[in-house]
Amino acid sequence: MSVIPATEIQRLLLPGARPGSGKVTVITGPTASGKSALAIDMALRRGLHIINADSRQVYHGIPIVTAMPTAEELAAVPHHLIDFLPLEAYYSAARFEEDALRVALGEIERCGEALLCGGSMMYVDAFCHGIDLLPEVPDDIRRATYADWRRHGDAWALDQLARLDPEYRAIVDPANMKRVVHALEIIRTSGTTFTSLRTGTRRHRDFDIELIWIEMPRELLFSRINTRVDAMVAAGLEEEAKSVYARRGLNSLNTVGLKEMFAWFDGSMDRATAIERIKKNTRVYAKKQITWHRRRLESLKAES
RNA sequence: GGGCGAAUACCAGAGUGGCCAAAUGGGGCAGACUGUAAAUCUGCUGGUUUAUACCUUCGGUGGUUCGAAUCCAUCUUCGCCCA
Repeated sequence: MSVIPATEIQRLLLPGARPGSGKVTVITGPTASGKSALAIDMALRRGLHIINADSRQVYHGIPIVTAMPTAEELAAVPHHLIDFLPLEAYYSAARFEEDALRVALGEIERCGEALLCGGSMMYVDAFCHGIDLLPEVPDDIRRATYADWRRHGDAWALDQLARLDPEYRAIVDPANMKRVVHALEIIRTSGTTFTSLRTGTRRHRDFDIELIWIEMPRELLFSRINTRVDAMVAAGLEEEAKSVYARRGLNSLNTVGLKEMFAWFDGSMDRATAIERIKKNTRVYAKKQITWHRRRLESLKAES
């Protein structure tokens, strides 16, 4: 339950726009760094609830891969935004911002502060300083845009974007077609350019935010990842993966720990390799989280 | 004891006279990122603070050649085959 020594807890205070509007503690860090344990400990001591900020723990049906808190932990500390969506549900950083903000304000009203915990850096940032309001793309437009791209190819999509939103075309990574197609979806939905909607303004919350980052030596973190993956397997990861295998195309299941299991079920990888891949991909994920946070620190420094 | 084959960068593995610091994959490292983000994408990976540049690499040593990872000799190690 307690955080491993050698671990460093970094605290960053983002002062609220209106002093006295309460405080939200945001616990984040790379995967397997002990965020949940720290949050539960803090919640118990202060009588808080925990607002989940993990993009996969929001879904119901995949508790093992997502390392969701145990039943006892959930019973001991009320959790929000966890285990509440069907796997086929659409969810996003923007929706999370809205949901988390609503719950956090409720918590502040209840006890003066709120506690958020999770490793989805984009979600955490969306909560801390917001994300532009974009229209939500209707399913039919999403499907049609995707189909057009599949039929006509990358060059066509890039050309469309150049025509409809040259400004965004100039800055988007032309190799990252997912972003190109998304821009087209937004343009089709909104009838205006993606650029005009993407203002990048950072909102300031009324409440204070204390951002807690768990910094852990790489070597220790990686060994914790390895033992955690083994523990997941022991806890029934395979059965869990099998139970959702039929729906493997869902975004919610495009998740480290499941996609490797699916590859094994498909026969493209043996079991031992799949488990090794899970460990490796989890390390890569942790590194991406660390990189994100590094950049976050730099931009915060530049801001002040 | 005899015959054959193999030795290449962190690993696997191409390359078989110049276009080779050496394909490709894995692993590692670094980065981008305003919407399904545990996603998606990118760069680097012998050394030299920059490099269309130089230096050191392809088991060891010695040769052949204007030029060798590539050819020859020999040594070492490892596989396989015959005794």
